[in-house]
Order: sequence, then structure tokens, then C-alpha cells
Amino acid sequence: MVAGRPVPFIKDVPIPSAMSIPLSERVAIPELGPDDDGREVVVAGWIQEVRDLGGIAFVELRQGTETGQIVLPKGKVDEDTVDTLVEANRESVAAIAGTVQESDEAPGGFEVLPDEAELLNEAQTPLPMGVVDRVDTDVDTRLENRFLDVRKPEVQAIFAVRAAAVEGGRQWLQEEGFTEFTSPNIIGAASEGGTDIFEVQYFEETAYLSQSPQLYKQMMMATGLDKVFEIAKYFRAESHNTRRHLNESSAFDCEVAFIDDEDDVLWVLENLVHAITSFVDENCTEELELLDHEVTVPDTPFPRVTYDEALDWTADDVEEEVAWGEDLSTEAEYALGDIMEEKGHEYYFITKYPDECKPFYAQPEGEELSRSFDLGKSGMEVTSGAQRVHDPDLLRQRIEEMGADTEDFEDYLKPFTYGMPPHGGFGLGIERIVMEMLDLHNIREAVLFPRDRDRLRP
RNA sequence: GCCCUGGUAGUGUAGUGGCCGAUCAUGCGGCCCUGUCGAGGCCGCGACCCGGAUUCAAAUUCCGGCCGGGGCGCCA
Repeated sequence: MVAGRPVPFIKDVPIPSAMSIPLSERVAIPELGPDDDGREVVVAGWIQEVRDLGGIAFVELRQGTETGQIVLPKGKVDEDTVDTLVEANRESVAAIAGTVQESDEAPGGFEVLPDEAELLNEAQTPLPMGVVDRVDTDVDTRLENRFLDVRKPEVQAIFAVRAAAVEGGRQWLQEEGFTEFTSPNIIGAASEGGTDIFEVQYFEETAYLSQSPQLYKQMMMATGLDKVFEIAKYFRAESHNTRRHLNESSAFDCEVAFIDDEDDVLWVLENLVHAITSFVDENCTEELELLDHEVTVPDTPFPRVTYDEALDWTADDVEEEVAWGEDLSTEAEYALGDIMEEKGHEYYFITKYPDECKPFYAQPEGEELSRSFDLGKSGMEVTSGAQRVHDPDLLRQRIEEMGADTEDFEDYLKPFTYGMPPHGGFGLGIERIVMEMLDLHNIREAVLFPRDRDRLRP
């Protein structure tokens, strides 16, 4: 064979297979029941547990979040078949061809009596962590062994809910006429300011990982695509270590053109949150049951609390008072979360922030305020957004005021000089809202493979 | 960037100077058991993050490193 050449596909020559049990005929365990008594089936999955009682043994075979029982009355079942299953290490993958039997004593009212069993892949022992052990596992150990962790039904449920949240949000945005787009994650200028960003080598140049699609989605506002969104990745090089921060996170990033003011954006956001929560509520019944958690679908519109009100209301509850003009402290955010909870609101907007604590692209209002807002959920900031500046002269002035060079922003500024409508938007953190919906204690639980200060693998 | 906190069998833990050739659970191995479903019973296996220092004596105190967890700032 010539090195580097692909092996030609030869028609009519089957790929050799060790499988004597046809996996393609596999039936899903949840689809079986006592009514299938007598049916010949193929089942396959992970051997979760073996209970060998001597003359009879039981194997719990897991498929996804469900398990089914394989019964092995010794003497009645072929000895090799019994040994294959009973001697396999936990979490090995096995296939079984056999007959469904109705049984009052079996979980689910049925069990499979095998004719044949085959170990498809034996799990080594000891396992780096148990899937069904009666001991807890640290989040760190779980993340190191995510493939095992996700075998747990309650962990699978988290990611099913996350997928549903994304699906529900995307569906609603599409119905509302939003166009989904994709912006580059590798960018040439560290443009947005604020947080630290990651540098990457881009051939002979230094490039950066984008901290948000902010500037790109604004550019789209000059195109006639009046409503856009991206399921965006945020890369942020902040070396924080908290239960609510990641260095790589995801968000619904939306932008809308031809708005009167930021209230038009708030409408989109509150309805998006409503769509996400109600989609999860309607489509994740089993998952929420597994997680023993209910999702509250908030009423719209959400209450609007101004920044001034937020300061005023929380003044007595915080040890260190927030000076006017500063962003709300974490302490004040939680205090406000409690106050809103008491009033019966999990979700609420904080509006009319001082201009000085918001970025250059936020539309100022009057002398000191800005048309910026955050969405809070029980004290957690899940979104921030604003009406944007669309006047190029004001934008240049604000870039200079923050001490940056307008030269670095020419790509961004260009669309503003050739017809840019008033617009605004927001970024809704997906991990944050999943974390909040499910009351997870660590945001790392809401991502499969989190990137944080000290975690770059797996 | 600043601050706090932790690292003991595969996993989760007890243990704050000698009683530790280290606790318990889970797991793993062996044996017994024909209806288990957190199976049960008996026997066994397996660990003090690394490097220095203090001390008659260190899992335990101190210093440095490595690796976790958390808080603040900042933010989604």
C-alpha cells in the first residue's frame, strides 16, 4: 500500500465484524414493557451493576437515563453467557440478544432472559469515579472524568435542559423574525475595552479571541438585517475564581434596529426569557423530575427597577454602600435579588445606569445616565444590554474620552458613517440562566467542559 | 489583580505533635447464597500532593512549589 493513500472502498466486501449480535436491531429499554412478553430483542448498553445471588444473577443494563434488568438463572442460561455478564467490570458495554419476560418481581414489570451476550468494550478497573456509587464526587473529579459523570441521569438532565433552553430561545427569536448569524471569534484588534482578552498567534500577527460579538452585531444593524442574533462564545481572560464565572462562556447575543429607546430591547429580552423558561418547563418534565426542581415561568413584563431605586432600596442591607456612579456591588446585587424575591419577582430589570459605569457604545441619556440595563435573576446578573450610540461623532468622542485611539476602531466606525439606524441589544448568558433555572451551585455544572482559571482540559 | 481556604486508599471522608504499622463509608478481590432492585453475610486489598525546615518525635507546625475550592474586584 502506498503511504498516505486512503484504502479504497471495495464494494460487496463487508467490513469484518466481531459482532454476532446485530446492534442495528437494538431496542430502547424505555420502549419495552410487560406487554412485550415473549418478544425476541437485542438490548445493549452499560453494565451498571451486577447482583450475583448464587443460583441466579441480575444485571442492571443502562441505556441513557434508563435501566433494564437482565435475568440470569444459572443452569437455564448458557454458562458462557452468564460468565460474560457476571464477570464484566461495571460500566463495560455489552450487547444481549434474548427474550422479554413479564415478571412481577422485576423493576418495570419485565426482564430480559438472554440467549447470547457479548462484551463490546470492557471497562478497566478501578473506575476514576463511580457512576452509581453511594458516595458523592467532587465537582473537580467529575469534570476530570466528564464522560463518566454524564452517564449519571441527573447530569444528563442538566444538558438536556440546556439544549432545550437554547432550542426554545432560538425558536422564539426565529418566529420574531431574527436572523441568526455568526461572527468571528478570532479578531484583529482588542477593540471593545474593559475586560482582558486572550492573545493568539495568527500567522505573523497577534490576534485576539473575541470577548463578545458586540461590534459585529452592531455592524449588522447597518445592513437591513434589522434583527439579528448569535449563539455566541465569549472569551475573557479575567483570572477570577468564583462559582459564577467562566473564561469561555456562551450567550444569546441579540441586536435590534429602529428602536425608540432601550425599552424596545427590554421587550425582546423579557419575552425571550419567557420563551426559554416555558419551553424548558413544557419539554423537560422528566429531566426536571430527575433534578427534583421546578422551573418558574415568569410573567411579562418584568419589573423595571432604576439604578437609583436599586441603590436606595438596598442601602440599609449592605455593609459597604455603593457610591453613585459605581456599578452595583455583588452584595448589593444579592440584596436586590432578595428584595425582588419578596415582591414575588425572580426576574427584574435594573435600568438607567450611570453613564460612567457603562461602555462607550452605550447611549447616554441626559447628563449622567445611560440607556443601559441589566437583567437580574435572584441576585445574579444574567444579561446586560443597552441602546447603543449610533451617531458617529458622539461615538468618536466617547472612544477618545475612554483614552483609546479612534484609529483602532475604524473598521467598527465605518458603518456608522454610511447610514446607521438607532439600535440596541443585549447578551444573555446561557450558563448563567441554566444555572439559575436549575439552581446549580457552580456554573461549571452548566457547561460540559468548562474553561476556568486553572482548567484547560479535558 | 487582591484576600480566604483546602490537598489522607479508585471515590468521599475522620484524624490539629507521640494513643496512627491512620477512621468510616463506598469501591475492588475472594468465598457463601435461586428473586435481587442502596441485596445480604464472611474474609481480604488499598492512602497521608511534592521538596525543604523545626522537633527526641510530623498526616498534624513552618517555608517554597504544584493542584483544588471560594470571596472581592470585574463581568454573562
